[in-house]
Amino acid sequence: MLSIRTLREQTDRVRKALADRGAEVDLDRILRLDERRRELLRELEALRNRRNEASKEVGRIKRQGGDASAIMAEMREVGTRIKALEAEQREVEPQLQDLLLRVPNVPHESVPVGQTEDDNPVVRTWGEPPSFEFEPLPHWELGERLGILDFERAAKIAGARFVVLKGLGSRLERALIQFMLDLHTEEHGYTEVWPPFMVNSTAMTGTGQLPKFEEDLFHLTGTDYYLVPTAEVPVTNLHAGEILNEGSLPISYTAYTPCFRAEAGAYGKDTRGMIRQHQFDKVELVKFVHPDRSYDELEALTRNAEEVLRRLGLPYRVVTLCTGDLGFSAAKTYDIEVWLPGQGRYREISSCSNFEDFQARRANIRFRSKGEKGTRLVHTLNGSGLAVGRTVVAILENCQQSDGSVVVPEALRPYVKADRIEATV
RNA sequence: GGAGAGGUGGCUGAGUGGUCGAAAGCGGCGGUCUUGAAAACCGUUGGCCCGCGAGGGCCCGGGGGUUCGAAUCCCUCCCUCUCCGCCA
Repeated sequence: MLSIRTLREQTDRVRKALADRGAEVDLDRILRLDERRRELLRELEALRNRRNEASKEVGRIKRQGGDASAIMAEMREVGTRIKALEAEQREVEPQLQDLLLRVPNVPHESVPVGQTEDDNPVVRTWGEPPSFEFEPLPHWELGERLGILDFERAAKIAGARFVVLKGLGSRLERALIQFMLDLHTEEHGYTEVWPPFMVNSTAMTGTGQLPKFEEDLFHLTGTDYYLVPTAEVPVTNLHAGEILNEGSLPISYTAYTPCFRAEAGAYGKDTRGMIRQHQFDKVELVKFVHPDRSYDELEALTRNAEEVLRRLGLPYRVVTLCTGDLGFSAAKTYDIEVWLPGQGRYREISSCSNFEDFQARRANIRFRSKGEKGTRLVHTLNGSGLAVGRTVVAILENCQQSDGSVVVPEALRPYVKADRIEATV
């Protein structure tokens, strides 16, 4: 959420940001509501001030055994007026709040203006796409032939956009989770967290999934629980409502969770294979940082995510999301895209974002500096480190051999306890 | 699911209709003393909103109500703890 002050005082800047994003927001309605809200507040506070003074007077008179009925009668009227104003306030404030919660973040000045993913500039490329002396297979064919991926049975028990992993496929998934968590905790300084996989609507609002993107979530009927679409939600909200010590920053967490996404509006996209599933595993990186440091931290966090691909020897590139492709809450995002031979192109495997104070304002996450009065909002960041299912896809497709087997990347062998995945039939 | 107890500042905890944004202790910060530290002593120490400012308002789990006036009374929701039941 942007502060109403920013909307009020930097209206043109916000208007441009919204236009660059291609976002539809009725800024003028927000500003009118804000104006009304402040009018109400001014009048209310003046009346309350009168009432407070009068109440003190009543107390004084009564203690002296006097008659305060005249003041009390007058205050009865003031009370009625206050109630009427409060009623209007109860009307205006939630409206304003709801509208504010639906305004996207302002992109950082370094974010290129553009409309679609085709406008995302490539920042860097690492590794060489492997050349094959045969036609490389897509992962779903490889996986089914190897007996480690089973889409048909997954459809039987759950439906489309699910997969069953078997044997070394299942172990590969588990090994990757372990490998990623070990790397980030032992070498990158993150603290491991294992959060709930369901959260309430307050948490979903804190990170920006609600109120605007309810249709993307799985909501448990009759409850206020939602399945987490990413560990970003439970982990960022860990410090909701807290005032942190500046000395404790940056706070860096890594968390494994399954992620659940309704994938509404993705009909017909990536229907084959395990690129776009209703349930997938992800290891997430989350940081709470000092505002002056957040862009340095974004670079570091992105490098931490990239390191996973480097260790696995998987070719990738990093792109900067342009304004039109940027997510709702983010001020700046780098996508890490891994090379997929089965598709002959790079596909997103991690998204690393700086939200600046957008989430911190929603979730009320602040810090206090020693010797300074008052509090400031922290900046929050997060990134996938990495999406596990897509990493499995990348390994299968990049490490496939002419005989249909898959060579396990060396760094992963201690975890998989195998050098190679072969058909066992 | 049933019965009970309770939610007050960073923490513990007093406060049952007015002088309470709130005692006291702990913790934090600053100082005196000390080579330094500890102890002792002194001082200080919440957040949010409106306003250029002076200043004003709000916040005692959330929301609503009663009252001239609510941390205190009433309603409602949430959460925590204890016991019982159930359960991996």
